[in-house]
Amino acid sequence: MQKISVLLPTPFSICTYFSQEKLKPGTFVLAPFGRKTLVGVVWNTPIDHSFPENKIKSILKVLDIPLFSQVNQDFVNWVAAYTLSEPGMVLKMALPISEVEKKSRKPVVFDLPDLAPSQLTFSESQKQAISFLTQQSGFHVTLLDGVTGSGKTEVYFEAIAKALEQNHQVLVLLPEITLTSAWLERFEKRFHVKPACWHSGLTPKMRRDTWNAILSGNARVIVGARSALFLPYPDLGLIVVDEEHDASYKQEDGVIYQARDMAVVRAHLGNFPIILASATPSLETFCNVLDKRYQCVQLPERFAHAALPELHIVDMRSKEKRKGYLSEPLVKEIANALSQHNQTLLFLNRRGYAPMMLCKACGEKIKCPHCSVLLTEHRHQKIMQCHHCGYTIPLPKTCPACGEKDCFVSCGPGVERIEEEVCELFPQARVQVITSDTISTPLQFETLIQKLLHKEIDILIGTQMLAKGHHFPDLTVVGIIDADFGLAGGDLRAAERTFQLLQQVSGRAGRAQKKGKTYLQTYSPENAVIKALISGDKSAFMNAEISARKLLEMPPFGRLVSIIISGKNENTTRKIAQNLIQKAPFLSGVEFLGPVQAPLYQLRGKYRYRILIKSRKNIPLQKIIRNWLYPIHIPSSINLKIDVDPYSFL
DNA sequence: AGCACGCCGACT
DNA sequence: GTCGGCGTGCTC
Repeated sequence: MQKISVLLPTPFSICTYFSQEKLKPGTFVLAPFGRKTLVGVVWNTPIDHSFPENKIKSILKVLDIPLFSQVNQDFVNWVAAYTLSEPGMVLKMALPISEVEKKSRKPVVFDLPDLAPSQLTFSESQKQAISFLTQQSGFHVTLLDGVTGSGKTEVYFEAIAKALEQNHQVLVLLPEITLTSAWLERFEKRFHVKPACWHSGLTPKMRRDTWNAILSGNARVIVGARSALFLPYPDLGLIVVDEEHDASYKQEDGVIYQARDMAVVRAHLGNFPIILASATPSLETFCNVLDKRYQCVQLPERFAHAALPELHIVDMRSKEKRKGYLSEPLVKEIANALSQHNQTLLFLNRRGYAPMMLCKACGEKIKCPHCSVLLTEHRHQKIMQCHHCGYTIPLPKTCPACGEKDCFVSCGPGVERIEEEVCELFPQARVQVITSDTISTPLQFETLIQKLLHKEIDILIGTQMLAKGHHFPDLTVVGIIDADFGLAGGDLRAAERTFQLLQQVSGRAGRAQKKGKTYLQTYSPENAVIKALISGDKSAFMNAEISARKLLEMPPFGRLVSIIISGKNENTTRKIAQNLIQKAPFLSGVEFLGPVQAPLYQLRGKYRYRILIKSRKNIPLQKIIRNWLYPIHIPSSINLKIDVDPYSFL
């Protein structure tokens, strides 16, 4: 009998167990924990001899599966230290199954990819990119910069083929929604097999089989959303992060991490190359290229003569141009497109009918009782709903504040309202709305894409979901209903995201044969982002954004950590937050700001305060924060959410 | 994070 | 008199 340290998928530090035999770090074991049995991993940590022996239990079983490799162990430790979360919670992401044991009677088999040379003919620049990417060995980060249609997928497929030839596994990360059959078809066309897929929609059996196939090395190529990064690859040799700028790589709850950045770390620990692909690289990646930390390969557009869409700015302050929420020039252009059997895409990042209902008698607005936001009117469903906590009430008939009847007016546009306006203007058009309310599964999304390609839809109205991945040859008009929306809210990356979104959306509009037009409706045409868009100068925008962030020492030129302190009791929460800041150390180059009420002061019935820690670049912030917080007792009724490198400031 | 224990309001 | 709300505490 001897003591061993075991890491369990719980928010606790490493636990001590008894074991019959000495076990290597990385061994998967079954251990009793509370009244449950958990899968854990023997961890290379000194035994905690202070833990009372009478409480130590024995492990139940040593699992007869390959070890959780040293690199994977290092990765768990690294991510936990960086994100200031418990190693157990990081491990949990590597074991997304509770029953590793259960053996499938007929396990799913992942066939070996066909590594015969590609049948495709590559352009000269593609050939150069391929030779650059396939000559690398060891840790290298390369930005593969190329628009949709430049053939960048086929280029990184060749890098994948090379890693596979060397008997390594390959991981491809895609933004959540992009894992569509279009990508899979291209993959099959090149490799003549299906890759192993990892996403939230897998059945338990499929999950277990895929996990086992990854651990045993039987799955060679794994494609998935950000969570696939933590799976127990025994011999990963290449990672591709497609659409690296995509905001969905940032995990916002549980262990908060940026999958693109953690993928770079994983490649570094495993000493292999990583490819970041994008047509609109993030500012962070762009800076890393400028600083020569990352290399860059550019793919020019294949159709050099392709006309870029014309960009028209519509100043919505001018009354003549405004008719409802669609401006007159945009309406004209939609009519024009309809008459020529072309398609239109209208963008608005607001679900529902109207974001506000206002009592015209007393000015009362309908608020969520649990969150610091207004309820959104959903006219189709005849409800008012909170988009943060889901709180729902029927449409109000009388004003709760002044008692007036039928006094509410809907203010501002949502996609439903745009739909209504479009249907009134063009009753003959086939209109489709796409939001998370109407599309929830990849299959529905796929069906919609097919309908668009087969021209069964004339006008598509929707949110972000539409921005990426596809090219529609008959799409000639893109309307951005409210280009200012993304610019408000004090979000550090708002300008950048709006710029990327607009660039990508504009890129949807027809190329080569049909010239596209983009209409951008704005109330602030003098805004720097809008101006940069008009000029169409990507590098001018990036440079302006870089100097703005440099000046303020904001990321990537400085570091940020956001801490949200939340609790049901307003007073206690505030006092804990104040107490934390009082105990903050005084260090040069580090500022502890706050506490302030978070922009979303109330969320799901909890009060929220925020402390923001801002530091110069080369300061070990995690260590400072650990030393600061570790000795402070936080009552269990108060929750701390630590976000290293925050994207959202709500 | 779960999950059970434990102490105070609206129901058959 | 119970059912059940969620506040508090424990897990090697």
